[in-house]
Amino acid sequence: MKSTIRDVARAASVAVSTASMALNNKPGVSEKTKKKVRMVARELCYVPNHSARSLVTNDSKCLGLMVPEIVNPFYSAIVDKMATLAEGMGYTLLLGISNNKSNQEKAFVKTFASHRVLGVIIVPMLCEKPNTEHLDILKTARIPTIFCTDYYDEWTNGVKGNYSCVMCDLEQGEYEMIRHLIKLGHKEICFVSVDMDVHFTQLRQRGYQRAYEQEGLAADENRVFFADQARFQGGYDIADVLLKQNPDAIACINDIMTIGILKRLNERGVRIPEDIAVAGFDDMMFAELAQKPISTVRQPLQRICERTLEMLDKKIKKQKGAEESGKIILEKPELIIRSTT
Amino acid sequence: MKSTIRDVARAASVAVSTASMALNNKPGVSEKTKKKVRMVARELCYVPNHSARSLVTNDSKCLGLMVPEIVNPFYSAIVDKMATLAEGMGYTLLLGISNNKSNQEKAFVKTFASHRVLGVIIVPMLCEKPNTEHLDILKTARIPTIFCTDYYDEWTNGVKGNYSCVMCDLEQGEYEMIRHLIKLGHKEICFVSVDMDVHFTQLRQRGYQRAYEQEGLAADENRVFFADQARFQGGYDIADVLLKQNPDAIACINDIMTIGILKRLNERGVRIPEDIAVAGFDDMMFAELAQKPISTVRQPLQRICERTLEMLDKKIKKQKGAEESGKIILEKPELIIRSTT
DNA sequence: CTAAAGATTTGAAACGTTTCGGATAATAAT
DNA sequence: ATTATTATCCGAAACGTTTCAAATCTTTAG
Repeated sequence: MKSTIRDVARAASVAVSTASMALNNKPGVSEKTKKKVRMVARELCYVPNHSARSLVTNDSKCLGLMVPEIVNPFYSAIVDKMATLAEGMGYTLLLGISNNKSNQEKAFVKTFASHRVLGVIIVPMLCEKPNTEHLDILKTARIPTIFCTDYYDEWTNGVKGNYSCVMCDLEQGEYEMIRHLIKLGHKEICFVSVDMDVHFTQLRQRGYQRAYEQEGLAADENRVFFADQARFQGGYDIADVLLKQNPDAIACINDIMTIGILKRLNERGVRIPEDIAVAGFDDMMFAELAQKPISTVRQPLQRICERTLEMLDKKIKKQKGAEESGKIILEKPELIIRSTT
Repeated sequence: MKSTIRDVARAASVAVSTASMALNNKPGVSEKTKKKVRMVARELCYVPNHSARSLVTNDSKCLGLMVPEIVNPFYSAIVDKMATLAEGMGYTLLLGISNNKSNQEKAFVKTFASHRVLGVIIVPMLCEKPNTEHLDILKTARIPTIFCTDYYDEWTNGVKGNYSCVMCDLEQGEYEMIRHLIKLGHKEICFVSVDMDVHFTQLRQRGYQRAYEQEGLAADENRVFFADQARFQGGYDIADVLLKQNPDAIACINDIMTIGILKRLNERGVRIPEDIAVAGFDDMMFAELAQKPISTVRQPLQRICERTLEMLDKKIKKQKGAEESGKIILEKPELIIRSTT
């Protein structure tokens, strides 16, 4: 049914090996036969069988990309960039969407391994006690792995292995945003986070604290709040609590909660930013399109993705024992000032 | 380095074929050896090589999913649902993101073919003159293919082949929305589309017209408008033009443009829905989260994805010549009435 | 205790490629 | 014309599985 290289060879009256070399444009075969083989191949609609090739060359040309979700625009942006970058580098991406489930993550990693991906990129999910079985699989299979966007804290201690990570300097980002608010004259800045002991959350909070400390004043613990969920509703729900503190500014951990907060603030008739300035984080698409475009800090996703792939590629290429141990690369965030501050 | 089934067999002092049957839980091998082989396999961290298996069984267990974009929440929702459904059916998804480029689409289809995917799902891109080379590839490779969400008009005529499609009844959706507006007492309903001769756009417009015709009054051609782009800015820009027509309602072709329109209307001080009612289409996540939650029509994506996979699976399973010719399955849309109408 | 039947295991072929040492043909040097 | 050199081409092995007919071992029946 589907034509093989054998069919092509026969039709071009040439040996299988010659056909192979011709199609792969290897030296050692005359231009004339190359042309002929290629023509025949096109006529027969020959499509090389990736499995067969991968089997013999031991080169799948595939990368695994593991993300926690895909509907979330933050992650879909990453997938988008990774896909185009990987394609440009000649890799085919295998996508795993774990839906924040550890067992799914594990299942996908197994699929990756079985497809003999050359490397995998993990965009870790938000989770208090991350299950790391999938990492063990990757480790024993010796598959080069890089974290992107965040890592699990315990791993830095080398407990679980020495993985590298490329991510935004979240602490610095929040720090700069708070500095910006302070410079604008705000004193009573509330920080709203989420009620989960997650790594990337802690980093932002540290930035908040550092900004205050630099002013010589300790960050008031009473001014940090924890929403139930890092979603629209979480922001909406906590807005009333925030108002009781009479803040003159609110810095929120992400844009989507910020939208929730703004909605409630608007309902309560508070003017933004005259009464209260509000800042988000991440610079999601809707941050710009919101009723009142929100000030936020942008993670340089393009650069993060580029460097992630670059590092992974290097690891794959040399594969020498010299595994760079747990290097963490921080990319500069960018302050985006719009209308809410 | 990586252990093969040969290693497992040796370590379990058993033939390769026995090991294979044991690991695949085939009948004809004793429980005792099965247990032993499995244990050894776990110890050696054996992961079956998908390429080798795929090669001999001629069953890649892979499906190709082709989407035009991924950052667009409409498409990422589809990818999300497809991924989980496919996984449940034992398929691995290969994702192709064409970024609305025909040549990319073609390249991905080639990759699909080379991976010997069992079937492919195409979510077509919005394009006036769709290039269909990738379809030819699929056709000659005899790869079962289904369109999802939309199809290109010319294909229904059987010009290019007989592909099936599962999609929302867009005409009916727009029809119902306009009926709803009419029932609310609106007479001067503007329809805003985009300046592109795209199939799914036409369907909605037909729904608009049909609703008017049912009232005995012809749809006023002066009341349909074409924005430059089907994006936020397109909506924003055309809002001023709309206002000149003094409409009492606006029905827009999608939610994101609707957000743009609302933003401009808000700036111009028109009250929604008292002065003008506004309706969107698609029910994107942000439709609900908008400053004023917008009324819209929801495409039943879950069902659409389910049926798409179901049909594809059937095609794959029987593969008999009885290829159902160009069947188009329309799923019922759902009217979501919120605060803008 | 032996033959038949059934259960279990084995060996080899096959899948579609690439690779590589060797064979052949073409060209150059003598 | 003969040999040396080079440019092409070929055949066979290998990659890691599954499958299936044949071989071996166990059990049952006689």
